[in-house]
Amino acid sequence: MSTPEPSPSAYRYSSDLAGDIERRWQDRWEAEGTFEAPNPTGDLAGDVTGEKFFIMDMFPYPSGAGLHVGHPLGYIATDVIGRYRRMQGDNVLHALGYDAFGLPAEIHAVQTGEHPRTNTEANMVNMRRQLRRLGLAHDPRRSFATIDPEFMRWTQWIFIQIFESWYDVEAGRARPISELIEKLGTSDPHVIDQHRLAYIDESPVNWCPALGTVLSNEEVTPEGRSERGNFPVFPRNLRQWKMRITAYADRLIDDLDRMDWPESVKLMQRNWIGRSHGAEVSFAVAGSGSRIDVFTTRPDTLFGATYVVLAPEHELVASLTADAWPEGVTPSWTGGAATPAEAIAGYRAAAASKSDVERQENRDKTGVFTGSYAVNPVNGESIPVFIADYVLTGYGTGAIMAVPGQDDRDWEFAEKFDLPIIRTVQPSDGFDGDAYKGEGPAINSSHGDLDINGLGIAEAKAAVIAWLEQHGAGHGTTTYRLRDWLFSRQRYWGEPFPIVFDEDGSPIALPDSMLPVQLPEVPDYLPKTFEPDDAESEPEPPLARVPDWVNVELDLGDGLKKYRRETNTMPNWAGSSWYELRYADPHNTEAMVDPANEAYWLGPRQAGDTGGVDLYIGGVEHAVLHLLYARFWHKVLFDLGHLSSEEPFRRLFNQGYIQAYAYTDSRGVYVPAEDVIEHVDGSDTTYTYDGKPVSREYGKMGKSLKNIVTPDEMYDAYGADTFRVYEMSMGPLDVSRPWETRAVVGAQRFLQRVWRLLVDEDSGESLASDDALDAETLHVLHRTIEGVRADMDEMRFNTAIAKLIELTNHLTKAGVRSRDALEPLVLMTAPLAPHVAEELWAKLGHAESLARAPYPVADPAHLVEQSVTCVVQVLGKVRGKLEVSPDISDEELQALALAEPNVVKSIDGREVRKVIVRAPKLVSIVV
RNA sequence: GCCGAAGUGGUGGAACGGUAGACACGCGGCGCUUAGGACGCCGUGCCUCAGGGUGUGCGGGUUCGAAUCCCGCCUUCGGCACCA
Repeated sequence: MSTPEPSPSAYRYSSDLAGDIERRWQDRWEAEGTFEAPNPTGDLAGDVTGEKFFIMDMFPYPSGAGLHVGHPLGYIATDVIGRYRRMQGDNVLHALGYDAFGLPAEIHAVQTGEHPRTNTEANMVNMRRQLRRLGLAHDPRRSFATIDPEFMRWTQWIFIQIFESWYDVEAGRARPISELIEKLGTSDPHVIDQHRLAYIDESPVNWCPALGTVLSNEEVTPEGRSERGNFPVFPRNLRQWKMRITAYADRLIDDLDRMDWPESVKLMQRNWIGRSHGAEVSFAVAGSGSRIDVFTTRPDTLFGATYVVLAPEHELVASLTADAWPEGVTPSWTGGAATPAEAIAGYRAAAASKSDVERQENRDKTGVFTGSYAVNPVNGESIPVFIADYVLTGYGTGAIMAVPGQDDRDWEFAEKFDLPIIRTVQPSDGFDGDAYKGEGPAINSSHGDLDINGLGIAEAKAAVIAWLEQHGAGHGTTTYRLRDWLFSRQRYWGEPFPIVFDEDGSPIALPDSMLPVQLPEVPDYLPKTFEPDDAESEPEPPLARVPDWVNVELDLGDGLKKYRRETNTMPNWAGSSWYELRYADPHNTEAMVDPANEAYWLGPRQAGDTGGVDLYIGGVEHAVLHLLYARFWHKVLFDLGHLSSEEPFRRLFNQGYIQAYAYTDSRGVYVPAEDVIEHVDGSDTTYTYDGKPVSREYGKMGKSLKNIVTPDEMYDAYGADTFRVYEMSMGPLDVSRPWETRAVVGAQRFLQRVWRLLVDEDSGESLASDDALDAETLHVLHRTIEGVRADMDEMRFNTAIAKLIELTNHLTKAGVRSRDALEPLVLMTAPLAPHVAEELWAKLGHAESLARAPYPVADPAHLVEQSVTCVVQVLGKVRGKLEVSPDISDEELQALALAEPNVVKSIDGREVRKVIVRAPKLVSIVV
């Protein structure tokens, strides 16, 4: 089809030559251990000079689909930063491991019968190959996978640390459970187990029958479906492992202020934890001794509480259900039932059968009256008690005081059920037909010894809380949206729990000597799944089907006894909740990390510093899942004295995504994006595939969208260096951008120009000269060095590349081949395009790798401008330009500006009213 | 609905409150070539023959001067969503 290439120059920087150079340098780096970082102690101990710099990427999952060009974006960025820091003398720790437990491998195993480990390891081999070809400067000795027995051992060890500890609220930190046993004077598991940070609890959890497992709140979408697979999720009461992350809610929120993280991520975590300050108020139930505790953020509106609502599942509902409807009950309150018991039973049954999805979709207010009344503590009013599903069981106390005057939901309910509405806050511009949630003085809020009328919201809240506390009717409190972390899964492909149960069913941690607990072989990997809408069935873990493994006889210090193993496995978040620690000391067999290595790589730099990884780059999709879990584990380990750092990630940066166009034909079927032809006609652009029009959409890259571009294609067509430069030049790192293969050539042209400056394309010989640089080139060079350094420091790789291109274009145009210019150019290019830079560095006569060659520093003497262009504005419009000396005086510049012919013409004889002079760059004249 | 981020040429994107559009893709022209490619040089926001006018989502404002700061809209994307 194509004519043969007419013998290109032998040393032209083609994709083939780039490939040769890249492979050669990758082999040499590996052979020489160029990027190995020494530790202070242990098997990787070495000379730890220079400042330490620990940079990390988010753990990849070794997917069978392989990589597309979007995946390496963050890896390239961290590599560029790591290389840049290394050239400044830092001891850089950069490595990459694999988060290898996960559902896709399990699904693959179910479909093929192949062990998930086999498939996962094959995927890791392929991914390592694809990433090695990028030339990432990782310390290969520090790579690991979460499925490695030696890694899993420490994951299980950490679980035991969490299991064997409790949260001391007074001390504000976790402590070993032994200290609680001592404090309480009992080791009774029924007492102690309730305090553990990892505990078994029967409570409503997210049950996903289609996946056959329960899920954490974080793994359920706002639509009430599973994040993986989009299946319906039901609330079920089940006995499951949980982690007491709620104990850390305050610290998880407060310590965000001490970290250099994107504000958006901090906000998402704050919202997820959802701290609200308010009060618990106790309502006596009329004619009975019991009380209903409600949580409210607006105790100032207590005088406007006109009814009370309990969640349908609330434990007091049964005792509050009256024997008969009171005389003259409002008909709409009864749900048409003859007795309260019948109404309540009917309502609860209907609520229980609703999935979260249905609850989301139907927001009409529903509810029934219990037949009981509660007494408002501030004014003694009797108000009816309802149950309604708009009150959620897991938040606050599962009961509310309804204040329709100041709450939309209560307003809606009150309208529907003809309940009274009392306004207790006065808006400045009058009431409309709605609840008023704004600021204003309290009204209608006085009774007996409590009068808050006229107070603003904050003062009124304080006054009511004080009154409640004084009268034993409530107290100020704080609640959280965050729930404890559901930690068990009914899956095969995860870490087994290092837990056995004794004959009484109490959980017991296995001793360190029995770790790791390995996964047994199983006849098949199939989790027991159910119809997606089967809310009734019980989950059944695959490990429960291996009785030989489950039932064991062990000596745990008091002789051989029979035990039963825990058959759930950990969620796939476990490994990634602590992996940053293992990079610091990957082979340690005595500890998860040696304290000296942890202190060196993660420890605080000064008082008040949280410590942690110096820079963590990854996608924003983990804003609340992984990043919250990892912070929680890290804090527990800190509390227990295993770590010097309080947080895992001192600085976080979210890179954007590489997106792509996809095309669909008239039937809506995706067509291969690479075969779509673009037609530009004036301002109209249309697209065709196979001669027929197709429509374009913008979004992710995906196999099913037929728009995947792989790194391998880029390596073949351009080489890894070009691919790296292109990805870094596309735009700011934190912004998503569309992939455009045809634009990649620009990066290649840049590298070719650098290459041609230095290498004869026919002989391969160096063309570098020892000529001195002319004044202009010196100036351009040093301005570039200064600008590129500033850009690199701020991770603005796109503008750094633009400046390098400008320098290269200048040298090309001026015919400058002096090594005084070429050496700094090569060094500045090195972090971005390391292979070609190494090759050119060698051609310049250096035997050593440039990995630790000093990054160029600008000489201030050459930054001084010879002359500056001064802009003269008249009424804000540019009317003239002057070439002036940089140190010109304001007076002289003003005189020159006012004399400039075009400026004189623009002033047109009008009176000059004001002249603003910003020497030497600007003069602004007002007439 | 609430919270947050962002809107700049045909495209990706540059611009301490101070020459809007750096750099790159694409496109056009010239050179070198039998030709194409590659390479080099020049041009390229829009309107206009020119001089000039105009231009950063829309409408106001602050300022000598606004893409940038303030107010109000519109659009897109992301998070949360019956959380009391």
